Amino acid sequence: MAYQRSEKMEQRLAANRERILGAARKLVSKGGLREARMGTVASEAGLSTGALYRYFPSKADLFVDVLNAAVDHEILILDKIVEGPGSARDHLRNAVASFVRRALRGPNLAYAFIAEPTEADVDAARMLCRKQFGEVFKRIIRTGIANHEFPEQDVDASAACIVGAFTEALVGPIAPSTRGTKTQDRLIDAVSSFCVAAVVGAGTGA
Amino acid sequence: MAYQRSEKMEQRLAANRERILGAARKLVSKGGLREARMGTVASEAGLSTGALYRYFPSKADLFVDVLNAAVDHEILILDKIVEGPGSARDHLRNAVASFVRRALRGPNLAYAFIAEPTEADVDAARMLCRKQFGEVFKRIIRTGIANHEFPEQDVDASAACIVGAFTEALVGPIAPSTRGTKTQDRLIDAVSSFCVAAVVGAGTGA
DNA sequence: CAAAATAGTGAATGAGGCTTCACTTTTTGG
DNA sequence: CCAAAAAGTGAAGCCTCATTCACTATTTTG
Repeated sequence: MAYQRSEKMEQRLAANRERILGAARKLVSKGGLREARMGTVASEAGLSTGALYRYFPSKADLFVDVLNAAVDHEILILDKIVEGPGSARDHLRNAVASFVRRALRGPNLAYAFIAEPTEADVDAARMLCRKQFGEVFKRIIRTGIANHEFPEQDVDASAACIVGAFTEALVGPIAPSTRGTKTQDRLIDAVSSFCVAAVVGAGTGA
Repeated sequence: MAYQRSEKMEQRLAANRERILGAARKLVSKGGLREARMGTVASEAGLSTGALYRYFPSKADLFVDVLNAAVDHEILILDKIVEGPGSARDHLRNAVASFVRRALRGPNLAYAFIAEPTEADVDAARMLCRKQFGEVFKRIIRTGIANHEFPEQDVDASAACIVGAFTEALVGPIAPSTRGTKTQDRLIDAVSSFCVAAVVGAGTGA
């Protein structure tokens, strides 16, 4: 007669699967994909490397699952906010705040996936460069605040947001595909308007 | 007598160095660090792999140089804008617009460095996730526009900017280090205010 | 309990790619 | 033109993992 898994066995396997996913999540949220070795995942989960391949066909598959699970969870929360009561402005504020709060709190990894580390040296250089860009914007904002052109605001945060905003608008998957100078001009305008409005209106809170 | 490089030789070496940097820049701006093989750089530059190591001690060094050169150039332009005439608002708008325009135009790589590709499958999943986040915000913005809470704006661009803004604020090097719940609360507030102000005030242009 | 099937092990395999090095070619100085 | 120095070559070395696989351990079935 064919082999049939007992209830207990079924559960143990499911538990193993969860432990693997958990270990993978933990590792990737620390050091990114590169540093999340299959061997490390395995031992963290209390299994051998070989065993992982009974649960996931490849490293890529494993980590895609990890990512999807994390993001599904996040999206669920955001959807709930959007469907709740309040104005669109409230929704927007709450959605952003909720995501940021959650990310700050734990080893939530949605964000670790976004900033993939590379080699240490190069990464350091990259950081420095982004910092340099940030400095330029901090300087602009500080001047504007001194002028009373802009309201008081967290200069570091605003500068970071600006750098992030135009970066993502350029390379992110949401970015409208930019063919033709017309589309490009429109994008340039949209992004710079976004940033200006944000800085000019920052503090227009609640 | 000691060997001494002739003028001509000196120039040829300098030219080689430039060709190497150029090749590296070109390759990295296409596929990121991962896909920029030393071998490919070499043949693109018309040299052998071994020769590269006479000019740069390692791959990391080479690409750090590439990155720094590109960014220095960019920063120079931004500084010029900041020092030029106009209000802080003008400076901000022009700085962002200038960067975006430049990035859209050419194989400028400052941005290729920021979004490091990994394995294809994982990358695809990551894209999808960011898209999902974008969708949530697009929906909010669309509703707000329909309500006349928000002005008309490029919904894709705004959503991309929002996702980029909070991502960078969380993980970027400009992000204020977040210890203590007080700092965290402040960051949450700053980032969400930034996004709200941007969307509420978008179109407040020129 | 014995046989069959599945689960788990971890060392060996293999691929990808940076770096090295023994050697060739070119440049320099006399 | 010759010898010394430098520059250039590219195949081999080496290291880092993901993946596999021959084997052991556990579970299921009769």
